[in-house]
Amino acid sequence: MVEDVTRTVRTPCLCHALRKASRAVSRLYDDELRTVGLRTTQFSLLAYLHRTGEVRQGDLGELMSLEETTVTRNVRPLVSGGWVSVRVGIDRREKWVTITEAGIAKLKEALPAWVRAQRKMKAVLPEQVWQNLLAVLPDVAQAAVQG
Amino acid sequence: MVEDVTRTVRTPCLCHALRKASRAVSRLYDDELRTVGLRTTQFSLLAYLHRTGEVRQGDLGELMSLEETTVTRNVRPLVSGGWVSVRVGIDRREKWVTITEAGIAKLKEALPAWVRAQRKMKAVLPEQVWQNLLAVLPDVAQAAVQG
DNA sequence: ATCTAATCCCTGTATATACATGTTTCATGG
DNA sequence: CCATGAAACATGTATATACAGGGATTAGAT
Repeated sequence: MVEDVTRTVRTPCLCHALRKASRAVSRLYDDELRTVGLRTTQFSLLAYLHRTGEVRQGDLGELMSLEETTVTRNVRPLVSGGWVSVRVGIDRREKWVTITEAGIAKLKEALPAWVRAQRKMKAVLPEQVWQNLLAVLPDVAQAAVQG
Repeated sequence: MVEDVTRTVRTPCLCHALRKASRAVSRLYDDELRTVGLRTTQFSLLAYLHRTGEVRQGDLGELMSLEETTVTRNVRPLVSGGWVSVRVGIDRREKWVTITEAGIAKLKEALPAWVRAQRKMKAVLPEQVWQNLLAVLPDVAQAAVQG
């Protein structure tokens, strides 16, 4: 019976593999970003908002595979920092999110830290693996949403 | 200046890619595991403890790329559920963690849910991608810890 | 114009995660 | 044997994440 469980579970769990790698890599990026007082999630949000311009809060979640309710909360520290501003839409149910000038400055300030982290990871992974991951991971996220 | 930031950030961020995929995949696994009242993290811990037998709490963290302080807290709901027990070591600073009989039963109960999730993901990913991820992700975690 | 259902977001609650710091216990040099 | 530092874990605090359920607003049918 015990052996039964063991045998089945021996197949590696994709979810666990992803989460474990996520934790380890996040710590490395956070180590660098800490020097400018940002976390990787916050950096990603700023970078994303900078690219897209003003976005509806719900769409932000969809595009980052984040629950709406999580977006609400993730945006909060950014608003507190003055890096992001939120306004009510014409449709007053909607919230529209924008990066502020201060946010753009912060993003610029954080860029070298992010580059260092990115370089570190690139340096310790075979080029093939690096390229492959960047190509494949978005599809994995997509597939899981469909799933 | 704005273009400057945009250009640099256009390179995909490995950390963001991993976290995004993690979230999406975790939701899929959690959807299944919810039917038996477990989360993917809890399932992974149980599965791990089942494989290894009694472990020192600190080692558990190391092997799962979890901070010690996070292990302390992740173990809590499992102890509350009666699926895991903790005892003080001969060296009284140490905590030794074991899966209980109830924990093994729970793991067995959860197995079909996990298999469903696993199959779902396998079904929506090319075989090559699936194999490659399972092979590569542990190395990524390892590399990040070294990094 | 009104009623109903859908949309969009928020709050409550719980887990997950990590860092800074604190506490207890052990090991080790003197 | 004692002092000091290291080891192992816990707590305080903050963010990240998600589900269940709730409130406000709008769209659509009648």
